[in-house]
Amino acid sequence: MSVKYALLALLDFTPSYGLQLHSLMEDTLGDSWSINVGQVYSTLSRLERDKFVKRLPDSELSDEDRNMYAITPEGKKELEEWLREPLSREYRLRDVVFAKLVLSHMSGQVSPDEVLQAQRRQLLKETHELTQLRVEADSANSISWILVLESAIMHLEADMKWLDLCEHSLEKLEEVPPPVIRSRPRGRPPKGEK
Amino acid sequence: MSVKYALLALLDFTPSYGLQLHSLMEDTLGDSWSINVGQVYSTLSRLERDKFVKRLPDSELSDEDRNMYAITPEGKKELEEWLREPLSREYRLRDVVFAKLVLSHMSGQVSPDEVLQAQRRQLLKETHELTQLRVEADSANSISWILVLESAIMHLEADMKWLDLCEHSLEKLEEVPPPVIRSRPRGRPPKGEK
DNA sequence: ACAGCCATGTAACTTGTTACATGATTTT
DNA sequence: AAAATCATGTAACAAGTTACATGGCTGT
Repeated sequence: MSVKYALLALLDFTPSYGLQLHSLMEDTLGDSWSINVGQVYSTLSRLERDKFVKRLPDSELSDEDRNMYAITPEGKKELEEWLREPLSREYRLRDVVFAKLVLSHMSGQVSPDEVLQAQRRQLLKETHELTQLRVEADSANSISWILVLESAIMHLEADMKWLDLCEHSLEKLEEVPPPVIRSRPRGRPPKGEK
Repeated sequence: MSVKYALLALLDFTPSYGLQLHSLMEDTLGDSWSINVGQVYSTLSRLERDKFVKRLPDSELSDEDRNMYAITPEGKKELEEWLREPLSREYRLRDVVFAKLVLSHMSGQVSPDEVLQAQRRQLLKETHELTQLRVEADSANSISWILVLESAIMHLEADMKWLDLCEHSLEKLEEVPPPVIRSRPRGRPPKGEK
């Protein structure tokens, strides 16, 4: 979903061709957003289909035989809307680690405690790695990279605190009664029921 | 990716049929993980294709004409691996809000400051909503729901702190020189270059 | 009969992702 | 000629998502 808008923004900065967009993306968004080159082309073709970008005619091509693309007014509008619309963080409610804790309890193969400890080890490892990178970014004075790393580190800290909270609640979590299997009768429910 | 494992875990708890898995999923993982019913069936058919679940023969069906599924040993193995493998939080490096900040600067349509303020308003709103829900969950004594909400709230707080950090760096961010457009020559690069 | 839910499925679409094929160009 | 890189593209697949079609069953 974001690749589409990255390409639009870059084309709004300057018309380009496929490979150039690919390297521009790495230059501006950094390694973490790097994608497969092929995806640039498939995304471009979708954007062209939707009239958000247009292929420059050969007559305007000073640049040999590369396929130059430019953003259209419709594309600008689409981009602007995306930029103005704040991102909903609701998806955080769909936390995979939470799902693992619950599902491990359901299956019984692995105890929630094991899941929790494994995740904690992982977090420690990642925090350590990112802190290292953070130091390097500081010396390199790379402001974007610093911000990306800070964000990630802050979220890792939040994760860690949350795991502590989970650990305290583990007994309670395991006491949660298993869901009732209610094989509902078919057909229209009786009047009183909802 | 997680729906697959949710179904496996539920089938490891007890053999079920499609619709039952759907309601079991809501009962155990909550509304935030609720999915379209159709997805249960399409995921089940992939799981069957991969031999992770099997359809019980009619002879074993006490339950009329429903298609009962059960997990296979291969499925158990697949599930166990997923549960044991800690989740990498690396994807946090791919932060969409960060991308918006940078891309708004690139396109020039919307200022990074506007993006930032819009996001801050959104965060305040969501924090408020979740805090409300958190109070309700507390009275309902719903331990799972409490944990989900706590996690989300903690991450929202991290987001907020990060936005403050970004605001302080906005001038620096906007000073970042635009990327150089280097139209590289084709062909094999000269010996000295990499 | 029919309303309304149970139950299963499929078709269409989106985004992401990788692997591979194909030329063109230029240095070795 | 061979190697290496630029440049464009396609095929295939995974996973998510919605909309819709189709029966079956049972209160009203």
